[in-house]
Amino acid sequence: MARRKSLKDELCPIARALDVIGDRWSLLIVRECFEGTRRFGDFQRDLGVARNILTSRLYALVECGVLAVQPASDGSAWQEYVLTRQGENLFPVIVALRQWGERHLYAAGEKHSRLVCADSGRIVPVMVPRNASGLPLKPADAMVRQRPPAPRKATR
Amino acid sequence: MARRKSLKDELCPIARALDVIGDRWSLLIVRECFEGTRRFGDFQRDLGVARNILTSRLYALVECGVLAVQPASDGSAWQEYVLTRQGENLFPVIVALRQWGERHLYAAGEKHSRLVCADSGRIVPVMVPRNASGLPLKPADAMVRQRPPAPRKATR
DNA sequence: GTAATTGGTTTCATATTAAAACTGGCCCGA
DNA sequence: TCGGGCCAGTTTTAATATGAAACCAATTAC
Repeated sequence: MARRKSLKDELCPIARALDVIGDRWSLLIVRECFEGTRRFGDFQRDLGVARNILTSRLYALVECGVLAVQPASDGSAWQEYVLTRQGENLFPVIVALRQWGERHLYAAGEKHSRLVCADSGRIVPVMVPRNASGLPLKPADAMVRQRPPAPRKATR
Repeated sequence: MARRKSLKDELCPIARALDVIGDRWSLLIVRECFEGTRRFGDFQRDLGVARNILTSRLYALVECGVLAVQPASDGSAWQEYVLTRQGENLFPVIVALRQWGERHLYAAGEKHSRLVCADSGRIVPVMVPRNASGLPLKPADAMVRQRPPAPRKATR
C-alpha cells in the first residue's frame, strides 16, 4: 500500500492541520484536555481507546506541539499531558465541530449536550467567520489568496 | 482487531462529528467543494488521493448528508457531488482549521496562503467563540451542560 | 513488605489504506 | 457507426494502522 500519504508538507494549512489531527482520536484527546483531563489512565477510561493507540496519539500530539508533558501536579511521580498555547488555540476548531455536530447529527427530538458560558449558563452562540467589518462571511464571499512569489502549482 | 470503533452513537457531538469527518481526506474533499470542485476526476487530481479511497469517502459523505449527488450541470451524462446545506455548515470548521494551521504549522518566514474576503481582499480575522454578549469566550469560561434526563454515564 | 494501581509495551489478528491494473459506460471525430 | 480516448469507478494485491488482550516495570497504597 505504500506508506500513508503525509500531508505535512502540503502548502494548504488545512491539509497540514489534518496531518496532525485528522484522525478519530486526536481531537477527542484535545477535547478531554479542555475538560481538565491530564492523566494517561483518565484519557483511556474516558475515551475507551486502546492503550497502544492512546500512547501513539499522545506521543504525536506532543511531537507536533499540541500537548506538553510535565510532572504531575498532585505530587506523584507520574507525568501529565497538558495543552500548550498551540493546543489551546484549537478551541475554535473544537467549538465549531461541536456546534456542527449538535446541529446536524442528532435525530429530531434527540437530546444532546450544549456548550454554555460557565458564568451565565447561557448557550454559546453558533460561531461564524466574519469579515474585517465584523459581518458574517459566507463561503462564497471568501477566497484563498496565494502568497507573493506566485506558486507555479495551485497552492490552495 | 475488531471493527473500528464507531462513534456514531456517542452522546458527544464532537465524537459524532469525528465519526463522519474524522479522517485525513473527508475535510479536504469538503474544502475542494468550497473551491468549486464537483467532479470525481477533479477531486482525484487535486487531492492526489487513491481512487478507491475517494470513492468510499464520497459515498460516506453522501450517506451522512454532507454531499449530494446530482446530474452534471454541463450537460454531460456524468454526475456531480455538491455540498448540501449541512455540508455548507462545515464552513466554520474549515475556517477554524485553516486559521489554526496558518498560525501554527509553518516555519518562521515560511509563506502560506491566506483566507481573504472576495470583495475587499482583506484578510479574514481569526474566528473566535463568543458568549451571548459577543465577548470572546476563553476555554476556561465555557462548559458542557448535559441534557435534562440526567444520563447515568458521563455524557460529555 | 506486599498487593494493587498506573502507565505503558508487546503480540497477534483484523481492518483500513494505498497503488496500480482493470472495467465498462460515455463522448468525439471521421 | 466505428474506434479511440475520456470518465468514473471497481478489483486486486500488498503494506500499514488499529484494536483487544496479555504482559511488565515502576509507583503507590496498605
